[in-house]
Amino acid sequence: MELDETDRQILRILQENARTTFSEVARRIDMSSATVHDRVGRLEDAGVIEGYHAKVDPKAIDLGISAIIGLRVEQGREQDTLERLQDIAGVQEVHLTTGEWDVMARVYAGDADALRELMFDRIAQMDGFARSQTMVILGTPHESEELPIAEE
Amino acid sequence: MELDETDRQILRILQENARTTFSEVARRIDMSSATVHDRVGRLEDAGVIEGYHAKVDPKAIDLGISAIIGLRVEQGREQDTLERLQDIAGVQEVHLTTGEWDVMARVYAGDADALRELMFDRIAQMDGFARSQTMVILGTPHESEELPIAEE
DNA sequence: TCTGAAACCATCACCTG
DNA sequence: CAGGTGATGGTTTCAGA
Repeated sequence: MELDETDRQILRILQENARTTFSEVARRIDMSSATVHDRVGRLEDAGVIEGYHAKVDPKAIDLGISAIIGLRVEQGREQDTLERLQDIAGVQEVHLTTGEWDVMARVYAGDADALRELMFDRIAQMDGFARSQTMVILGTPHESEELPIAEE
Repeated sequence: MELDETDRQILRILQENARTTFSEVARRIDMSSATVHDRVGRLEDAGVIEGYHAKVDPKAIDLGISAIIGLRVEQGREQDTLERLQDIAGVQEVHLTTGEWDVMARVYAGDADALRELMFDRIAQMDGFARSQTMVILGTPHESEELPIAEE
């Protein structure tokens, strides 16, 4: 789908605040809310907008620790292993990567104990698991939910 | 802030779809929309809800490549280096980590050329930069925007 | 936490250039 | 065919209980 500058403006606004009303968006980009409604519908249907999500502070819901895990899996078992991995609660992201690790995963857990359990009792026990390295996140100085949207 | 089960239900709904109307939330949790309005306001004020963001498909906005970068920085220069790093366009997340790397960053770029430029001309040129390893993301079989919210 | 009411918004059928 | 108008029914928001 080809995005014009109007679509991009709409995306920038909704990336920044997904609850902005269509009529507010319309005001800002100087169009009618019917047009905004149309365009947003098309952006959703085309898969350009994949969803709208409230960002919740992990600490507030008792997720006190997070880590990035590099994983090596046995050759030929990738598919299998991945499916198991992404079904484990707390596994938030699973990426296939070049370099030292086959898979990089981002996980959340309640505390160090829960993280150890997640690692040793669940991830390390998966069929196809070869080895891993856990990088505990000590802090996140920067985390943006907004991608840079270039002008047309 | 202490969250009761009602707060948690509201958070689950808004994590899944941030544009759910308060009256729809109210229907689902069997309360009035005024109450939902009140509670969401309190959750926002307390910082439990940090924002609402449309998730945009990176490919649709010409961000064709993403990578995870492990970085080592010179001791004593961490603060400085971090500030520079997070101001570079395309740097989406910056985490301080234990283990092999001091910093793990998630970056987006238009294509391999742009990623190389980002790495060599911007990141590797930062004061305090020591060394890095780039793990190009070949695919993301799983990426959730929703944290698991345990029952009270 | 709710009720009620005014202002506001989403949505849609139907125009307009 | 993208964009606008106008009607209507739903939603937000706030005061007051």
